[in-house]
Amino acid sequence: MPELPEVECIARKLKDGKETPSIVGQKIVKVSTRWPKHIESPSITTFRRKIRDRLIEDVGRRGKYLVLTLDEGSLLIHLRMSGDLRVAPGDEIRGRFDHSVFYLESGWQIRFSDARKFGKMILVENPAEILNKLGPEPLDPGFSLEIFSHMLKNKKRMIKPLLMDQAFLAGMGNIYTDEALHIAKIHPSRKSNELLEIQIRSLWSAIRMALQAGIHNNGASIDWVYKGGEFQNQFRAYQRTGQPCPVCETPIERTVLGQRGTHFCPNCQPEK
DNA sequence: CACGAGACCTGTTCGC
DNA sequence: TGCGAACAGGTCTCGT
Repeated sequence: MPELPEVECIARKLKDGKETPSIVGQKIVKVSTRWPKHIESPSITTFRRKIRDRLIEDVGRRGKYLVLTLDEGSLLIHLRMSGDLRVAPGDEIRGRFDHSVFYLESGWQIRFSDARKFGKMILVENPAEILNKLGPEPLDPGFSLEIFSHMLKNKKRMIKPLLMDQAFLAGMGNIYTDEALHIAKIHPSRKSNELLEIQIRSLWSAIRMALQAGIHNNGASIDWVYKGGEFQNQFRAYQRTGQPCPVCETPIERTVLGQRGTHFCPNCQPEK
């Protein structure tokens, strides 16, 4: 579930206080986990001690990381493939996949649900030491066409795996990459340095278009893990193998690139 | 540097 | 109905 738009929506939900109280301004009294590997660093013991009595001052997102700014340090949470974060009342029955739980002083809890157990949490003094390794934010106003164009020309890689490389560009995952390439009419295996200027411009705008659409639809829900999002009803290519391309009706094809299922229209997105 | 394979995990869905 | 295979939103590490 979680690529940039989903993580953005989760961050907003944790903060806005509409359905459940905002976690901003709340104090963490304790953390408990059934899956210690959720805690990447520091050690479990140190993590437990340091997280105690921390005040949550803000919630945001950078790339696919949720960033909780605390009164001392920051908590970075990466949801990976199947993670979700939500606020629940303390008396709500713990879900099957709620492997880690933060207890808040108010009695509410932050539940980290994670069926595949790939998620990770990091508690750091300075979040920049982790987040600086990420590429630019595609929705940042400073992410200009000129910058993107230079970035692409400096690499000689297949465009899809490149867009998904978090050190190159932050936040793109399998769904939004397939969607953006379809909008831009670019074959996923085209080399980044061989794209025409006009294709670069289309791609630059398509990336933002796809991500914005995702955010406006509360993200994409696909399987049993995530609920709430509606973007899955607007997929143009992703997971639409054999179904007609919304532009030209040619059946969407599936292949594998960078070990990821890849969906494209062979007519709109010619290989050469 | 670019790229593929294997790990890490578990749940659902598909094909026979 | 049962059972193994394929597939799933991500990323890291290693070998070529």
